[in-house]
Amino acid sequence: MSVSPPPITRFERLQRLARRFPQLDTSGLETCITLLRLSNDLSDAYDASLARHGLSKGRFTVLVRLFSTSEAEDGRGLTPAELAENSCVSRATMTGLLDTLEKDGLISREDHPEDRRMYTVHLTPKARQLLEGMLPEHYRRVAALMSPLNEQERVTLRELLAKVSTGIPAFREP
Amino acid sequence: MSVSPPPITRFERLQRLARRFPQLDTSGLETCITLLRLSNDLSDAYDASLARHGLSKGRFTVLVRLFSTSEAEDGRGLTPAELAENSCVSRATMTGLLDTLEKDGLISREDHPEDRRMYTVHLTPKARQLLEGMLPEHYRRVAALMSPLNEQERVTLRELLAKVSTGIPAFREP
DNA sequence: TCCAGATGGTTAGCCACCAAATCATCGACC
DNA sequence: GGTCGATGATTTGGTGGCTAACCATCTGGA
Repeated sequence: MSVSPPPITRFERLQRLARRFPQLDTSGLETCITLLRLSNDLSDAYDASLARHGLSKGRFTVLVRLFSTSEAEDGRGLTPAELAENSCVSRATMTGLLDTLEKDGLISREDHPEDRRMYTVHLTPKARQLLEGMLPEHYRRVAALMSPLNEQERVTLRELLAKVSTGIPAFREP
Repeated sequence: MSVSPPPITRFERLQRLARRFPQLDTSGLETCITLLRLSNDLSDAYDASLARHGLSKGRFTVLVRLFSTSEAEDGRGLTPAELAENSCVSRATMTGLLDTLEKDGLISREDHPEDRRMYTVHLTPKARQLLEGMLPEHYRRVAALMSPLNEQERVTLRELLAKVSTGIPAFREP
């Protein structure tokens, strides 16, 4: 009866790879993987939370952006292109988001006063009611998520993330 | 002729929202949004980089995991469930990934010696050749991505991310 | 020994997102 | 004033991921 060998850890496998590929920067890869995994987990949690209200990240982002703009600039609507830019999705995706939001009675499309290629998007009363009902809870959740970090740590985290983002162009290079 | 009013900044809209919803923790939300945006950008860059070699994040993760395991434990294969766990995807998704990897001649499925419900997954020589060709370049890229952070900053970033991840369960709560 | 529940892989159907091609309109220039 | 490139929205077709329901196999207890 043979005894099974001790399991190889993730760290050991990484060390071996690093020996074989000298270009591998162990701490950099470790950090990158940590970041990608957390992103995934956070993104999933965010989606699950919004799903209770029949929303996705994209739908929610659109509604909140419309809400905050209309609060600040009294009823101003936004164009699909502005919303796509703000939500970091393609314009094609925005068309789809707006279609379903309109079907659900949460937004309306209105003629753009100056340019007939475009239209402006506005929240319906139903959407305002939905947001006013859910945002307190949602913001409470986000506050709970971030509560393990004190003010200084939050600043530091944002700074470090900003540094990583400066590296992205280099990542994309030939 | 009227002069258009100054544009409202993202920060101003956030301030207004915070006045309206006292549950809104401005610095927390700001940090959360920064994190989600960077994740998105990084994820896109990662995908674009892998796409040059006909891979996606999921496909790549599977291949590298098989590679490093077979290096460390001389030819050991992994089961779909182990791979799904390692790659943070559902088992259903893993089935799909393995189907296309097999169709592309990058992995083979072999009978599991002890349990007929399972099989083990192995890299083909073609996959080894692909990885050996692309990994030096890939790891060089990751190193470049992380080069704006020094060693201490990387440690700090990982620690802060770990703290955020402790907040995720609270985020999911009722 | 045999059956019930656990476990592993697959299937079917859904959703969010994207790029590329398409169509309408705008605006600038001859 | 007409034409042509730019711009905005949409359509089409494809990818990657998920859950839920399914079937096969294993395993532990009556």
